[in-house]
Amino acid sequence: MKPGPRRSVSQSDIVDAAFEILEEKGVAGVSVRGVAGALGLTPTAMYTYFDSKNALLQAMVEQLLAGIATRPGADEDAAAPAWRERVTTIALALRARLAEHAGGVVLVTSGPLDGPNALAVAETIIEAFVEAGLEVDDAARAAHAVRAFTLGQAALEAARRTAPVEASAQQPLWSDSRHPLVEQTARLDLDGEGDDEFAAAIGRVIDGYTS
Amino acid sequence: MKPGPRRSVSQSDIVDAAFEILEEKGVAGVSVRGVAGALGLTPTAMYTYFDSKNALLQAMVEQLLAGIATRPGADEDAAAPAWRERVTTIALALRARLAEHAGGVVLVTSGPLDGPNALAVAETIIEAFVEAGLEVDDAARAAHAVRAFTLGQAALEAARRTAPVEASAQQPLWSDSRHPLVEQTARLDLDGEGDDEFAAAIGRVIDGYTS
DNA sequence: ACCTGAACACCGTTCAAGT
DNA sequence: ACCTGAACACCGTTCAAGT
Repeated sequence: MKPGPRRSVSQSDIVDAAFEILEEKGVAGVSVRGVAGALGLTPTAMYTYFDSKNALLQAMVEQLLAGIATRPGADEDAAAPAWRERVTTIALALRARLAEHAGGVVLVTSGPLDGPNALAVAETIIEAFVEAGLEVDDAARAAHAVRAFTLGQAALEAARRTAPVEASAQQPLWSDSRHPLVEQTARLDLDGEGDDEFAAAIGRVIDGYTS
Repeated sequence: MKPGPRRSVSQSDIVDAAFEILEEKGVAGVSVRGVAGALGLTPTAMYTYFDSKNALLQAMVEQLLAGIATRPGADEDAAAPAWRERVTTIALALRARLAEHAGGVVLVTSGPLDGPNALAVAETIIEAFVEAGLEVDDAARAAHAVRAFTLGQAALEAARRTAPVEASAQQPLWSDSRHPLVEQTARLDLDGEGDDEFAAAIGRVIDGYTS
């Protein structure tokens, strides 16, 4: 492919390549140069497609959030009210997407969540709480809580997954002070990837706003 | 200060200098070279104090979390039960600390939260829920929810505060699709820094676990 | 309009050498 | 033990130039 006035790749191709690198090397490994190289482009050519690295990251966030707000097919067999299942489904999907790629959380945290897919997620959750009978403002508060909780859960998971840092190899700064309750409940693995624990937790949060 | 076998600065000095830079330039601006320069050291000298940049960041997290778990003075005038006020106080303090420095959230998300101060925060919240009458496992779940929600709230705040990216200057990809509920409730500023809204929200989360 | 090549001002980290 | 200086393999971004 020699230089020419025709686009040799699409924005979508670039985002896809960036996600591939994100999966392999984490968020720190995503570089303009690296993505360009993976596509056979010069780093400078990237600036034809995105104004900056940050714009690329924002586009990645949008793709990460794509499809989360779409209502699942009429799956109305459940005993729980439709709105409740819808909120739970979205929260689970959001968490799954964030956990899917290493660094997904940092990505989402790195800029304002005001893309169309981000707004669609917010809108859909508020809608569900309105359907639950909440007044609009309270529905927004509840939806915000669900988003914050889900993001925080994903953040705690991601933080735990990062390199164990060789533990106390470096720091005898903190000695063996006791945290008995933390140790006793470590087996619950609340920072871990249990869907059931998370679904139950979201249920509690919903309860806090609707009962 | 010419070279010599005596330490010219302390680990604490380095962490302090790093926080100063964090405040000025955000998390991306914190570099080994920059911190070294601020202290009049060579970049390589830094590796005498910390094994890697990551070790420095972990030390910063610990300092960020310092003192949050210490019980506030006997402030028992409130109508609310002591445990409830204690949880709320810690959550508010945690959020305030995370919001204090730009990039505090990314910092905390960048590695496992297993330092002594991080564990002390977790332990203290579990303790409070045990005091509330919860069984230990449920107390751990409730404490986890409080931590996740607080972290997520701080993350949403931080995300919103980052450069507005000139809005739609770059992307006509998403046109003016409607998100009426989001727009209608934007004035609530739930991603904003209202202590009252946050305290109320934490109250709802606590309710979800204790009622 | 799309792309290249060279350049600028940065990174984290390692290694040999000095005191 | 603590520190320097040089070096390696990287960054994001800009700018002039080619087709």
